[in-house]
Amino acid sequence: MRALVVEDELRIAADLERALKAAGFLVELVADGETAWFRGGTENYDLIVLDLNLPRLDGLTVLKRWRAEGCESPVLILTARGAWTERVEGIDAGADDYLPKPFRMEELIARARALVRRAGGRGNATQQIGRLTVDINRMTASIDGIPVSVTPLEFRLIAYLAVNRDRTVPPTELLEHLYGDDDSRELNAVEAIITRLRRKLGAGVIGTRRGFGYHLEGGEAQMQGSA
Amino acid sequence: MRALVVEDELRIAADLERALKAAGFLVELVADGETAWFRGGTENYDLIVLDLNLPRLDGLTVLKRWRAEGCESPVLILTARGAWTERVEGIDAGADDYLPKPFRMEELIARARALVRRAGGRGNATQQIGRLTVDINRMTASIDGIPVSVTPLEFRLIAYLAVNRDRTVPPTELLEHLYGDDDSRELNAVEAIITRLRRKLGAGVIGTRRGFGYHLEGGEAQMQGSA
DNA sequence: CCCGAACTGTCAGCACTCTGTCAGTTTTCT
DNA sequence: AGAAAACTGACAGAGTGCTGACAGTTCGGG
Repeated sequence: MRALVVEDELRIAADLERALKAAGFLVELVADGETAWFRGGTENYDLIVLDLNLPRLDGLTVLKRWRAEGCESPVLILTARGAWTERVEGIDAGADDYLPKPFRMEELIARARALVRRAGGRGNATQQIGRLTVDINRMTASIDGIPVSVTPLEFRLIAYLAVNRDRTVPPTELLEHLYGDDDSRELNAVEAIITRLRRKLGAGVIGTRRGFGYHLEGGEAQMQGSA
Repeated sequence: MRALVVEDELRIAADLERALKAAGFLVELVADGETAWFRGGTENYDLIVLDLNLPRLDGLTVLKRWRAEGCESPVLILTARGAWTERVEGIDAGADDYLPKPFRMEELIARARALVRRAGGRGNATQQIGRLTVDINRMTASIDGIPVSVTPLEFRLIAYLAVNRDRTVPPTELLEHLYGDDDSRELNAVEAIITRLRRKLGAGVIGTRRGFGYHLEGGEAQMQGSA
C-alpha cells in the first residue's frame, strides 16, 4: 500500500511516517501544497493524508483540484481542533474522512485501513481468496489456514493483490506501489518477488495473464482457461 | 505499562506517581483538564487515573471527549467522598471504575491492575503463554514454573508482549510503551533488553519476525517457519 | 558520605536475511 | 520457428537484528 502524507509540521510528519510504515504502508512525505498537488495528481496512491493548513497552496484547494483531475484515492483530512467549517468544506470537496488534531496514532491507522479497505470494496481486515488468507492487521498470510512466513515486501505485494482481487494487476503497477516514485528498480524485481512468493505459497495461488499481469486464483479476476 | 495520571493536587499526584511506579507503571503526570484531553487523545496509555475536579476543563468532559474520539484506554476515576452523582455520571461517560477519595494506595493499585488485565481481554492476574508465565500483580515471570528474576524495565517489556500476545509488536511501539513520549532513546535500546530477556528466559520464548517485530511463542501470533 | 552493586543506554562489530540484478532458460503467442 | 514475455537460480550489496563491552546513573548499605 502506497500512502502520500501532506504535512508541513516536521514533528507530526515524522510520527505519521513511522506509524504508517509500521502499518505496512510505503510512505511518501510532502510538505507544501503545490508539490502535493503535483504528486497526488501524477502518482497513484492507495491513501492520502492531507493537512489543510499548508504553505504555498491551501489543502482544500489541492483536494478540489485532485478531484477535478479525476484522482480517486481516498483522502483523510487532518483538521485543526474544532474547525467545523473546515470539516464541512472538506467533505464537500471530496474528502473521505477527517480527523481533528490532535489525534491518536492508533485511530489514524484504523481509519486509514478502513479507507483502504472501503476503496477495495471490502469491509474486512482479513480476506479469503481461494486457499489464501491475508490478514492486514497482523500482516500475516496463510494457505489452507497454515501460516506462511513472508517478508515485508512480499506481504505488501500479496496484500495489494488481495485488495485488488477482482482484477489483473499489471507488473508496472506493482512496481509503482511497492517502490513509489523511486523508479531505480527493474521490472524484473517484481518477477523475482512473485517467484519467491510462489515458492512459499505453492502453485495455483498467484496466476499470470501473459501481457496483462498477475492476479489471485479464486478471486474474481482469473480467466477461464488460465487456471 | 504506561499510565497517565490527571490530578491537580500536587501532594496526591506525587503519591500516585510513586505508588504506580512501584507497581511497574511508566507514569506521566498532568495537572489540568485541557492538557489531559490533549495527551489522552494523542498518546496511547494502558491506564488513565482521572480526578474529576480539575482546572481549565472538567474531568467528566475530558472523559467524554476521549471516548468520543475513540480512546479506549481503561479509566479509573477519583471522586470526592459520597459524590454519588459524580459516580453515576462517570460511569455513564465511559469510566471503567471509580474510587472515592480518600483512598488507600493499595486499593488503587489493585484496581488499576484489574483494569489493565481486563483490557487485555483476560481477567487473570497471571498469564500463561507457552512455557512462560507472567504475573502482573507480583511483577514476576517464570519459565516452566521456575521464577526468573527480571528487572523493572524487562518486566514492562515482557508484560506488554503478554498483553498483546495475539499479534506481532513493532519495536517502535515497544519503544513508545517503555519510555513514553521521551524519544531520546535509540531503537537499539529495545534490542538490548530483548537480548537480556532471552538470556534469562531461554530460547524459544520471544520470537522475531524480521521486518515486523516481536511476539511471544505460544501466543496466537507466531508464524510457521520462525520457530 | 562513600562505595559497590544493579540497572540500563550506547556503541561497535558480527551474522544473517532480504532483495535487486544478472544471466540463462522456459513458456507462450504469432 | 522466432520473438517477446515470464520464470528462476545464483550472487552481492544493503539493511536489520543480535550481542558483548563499556559507561553513566541510581540506590542501598556501611
